Amino acid sequence: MGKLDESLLREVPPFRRLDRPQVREILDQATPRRFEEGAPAFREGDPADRFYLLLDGFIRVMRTTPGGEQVTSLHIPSGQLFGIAAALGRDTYPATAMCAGECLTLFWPMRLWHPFVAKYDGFAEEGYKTVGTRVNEMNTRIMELATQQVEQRVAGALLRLVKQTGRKVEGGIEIAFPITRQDISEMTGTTLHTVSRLLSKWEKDGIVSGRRKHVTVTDPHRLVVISGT
Amino acid sequence: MGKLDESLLREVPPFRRLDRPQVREILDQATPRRFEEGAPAFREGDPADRFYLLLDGFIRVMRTTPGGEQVTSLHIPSGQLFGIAAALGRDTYPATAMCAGECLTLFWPMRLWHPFVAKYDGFAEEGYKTVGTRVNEMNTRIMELATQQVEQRVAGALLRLVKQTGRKVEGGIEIAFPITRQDISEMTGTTLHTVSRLLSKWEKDGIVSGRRKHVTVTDPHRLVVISGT
DNA sequence: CGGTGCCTTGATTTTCATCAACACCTGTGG
DNA sequence: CCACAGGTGTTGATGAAAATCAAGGCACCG
Repeated sequence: MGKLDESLLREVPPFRRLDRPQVREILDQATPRRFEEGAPAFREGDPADRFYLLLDGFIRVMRTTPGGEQVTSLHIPSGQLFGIAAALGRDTYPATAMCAGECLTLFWPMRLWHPFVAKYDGFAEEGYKTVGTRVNEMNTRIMELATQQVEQRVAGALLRLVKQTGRKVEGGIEIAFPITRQDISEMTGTTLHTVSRLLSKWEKDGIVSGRRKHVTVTDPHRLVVISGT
Repeated sequence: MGKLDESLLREVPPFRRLDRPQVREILDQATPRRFEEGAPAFREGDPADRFYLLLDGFIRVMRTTPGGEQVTSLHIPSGQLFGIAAALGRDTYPATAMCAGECLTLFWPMRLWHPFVAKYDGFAEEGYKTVGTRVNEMNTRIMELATQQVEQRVAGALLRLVKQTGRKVEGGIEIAFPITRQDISEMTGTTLHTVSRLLSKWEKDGIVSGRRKHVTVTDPHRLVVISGT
């Protein structure tokens, strides 16, 4: 396997402040790994012995209830670290990292975390900032689930996905990875039936459009109004 | 004001590994502060310029929706740090820290955080471990809100409170601070009416009992069954 | 070109919020 | 000491939201 190219890491927040030799060092210790759509990078309960950087794709953070239902608590866009639970004193991963679409990652053994924190300027700060952002997102999700109606939550979830991952296509902004009604229902704590009804209605109203496994938002503003934020 | 006693910190996780002179140093930089029941230690959006240690009492972490509804995302028991959001790269507090019952705290200016991390063994580790625990709790709350019925959620919330804060009284375990039906509804994303009905029913069934602002769980096991965990 | 996911839509039922009214406790101030 | 006010708690009646039940259609893959 050839050496990894340094440009991979130069633009990524946790490593942005480093110079070329440092990036080289880090890359030489990394293992690249590719995942298929729907494959888990790791599962809830696995020993947390690695931390990952997502180079491309999207990760869906999921947990399974005792009854077997899936719940998605957030999505991670490329350029971010994930699987860093061990830095927060855990020894197993608290959730499953499912790949929504194809994913390219690098990983390092967890024992390198502390050396990285000590050695590389800005690494700790960016890592913990990532945690801060996620805590905030989770908090927001709790508020939404506790107070909003299903329609508002679904609208909010679509807007969040579009903002985090949207790419312009003709006639709107498309969510950049394959997503089913079931997936959306797992993000919003509802059923695929209800999501389907909502999307059908919104499609009739010209707010969204979609093919199988794909959703395009054509009128984000009206979605904002519905989401009530 | 007299000097604070060192025994205050010797048993508290973030400082447990330190020797007396170190604890002395830390205490000399701390400011003690007492809060009344229902007073906020800080509010959502305030500049995050201090971090706190809760010596006694309970903190309720709350957020307010745009529509003015209150949501409680978790409770913090004594002995833990709180208001440490700035360590995760935030410059304002992401939530309000409301005192459930009387609270005794110490606080330090946030600029001491990094020195503490660098200087005191185990401080960083304990601080981040606390974050890890909270992240996990929040994740669990998301799962519950997304999948469980109101009855299960209320049962689960009572059990959590009892586990975290319960004290034995004759005939059961009482939640250690004043708590209203409204408070419980804000923890579970429901209304005080529904909570009242559930508690009435459970009281008839001999599972809980309660006076005004107080709840005692008399049969935790049946509550576990109801909560479905 | 069959089969397996994915999606849609109607009918029915359940859960829980909402509306409404009132009872009760506790502290306050005349 | 008593009245009363305001926060707290209870309970019934009603209705809306969304889950569940049910059935079938449609797209994409091998």
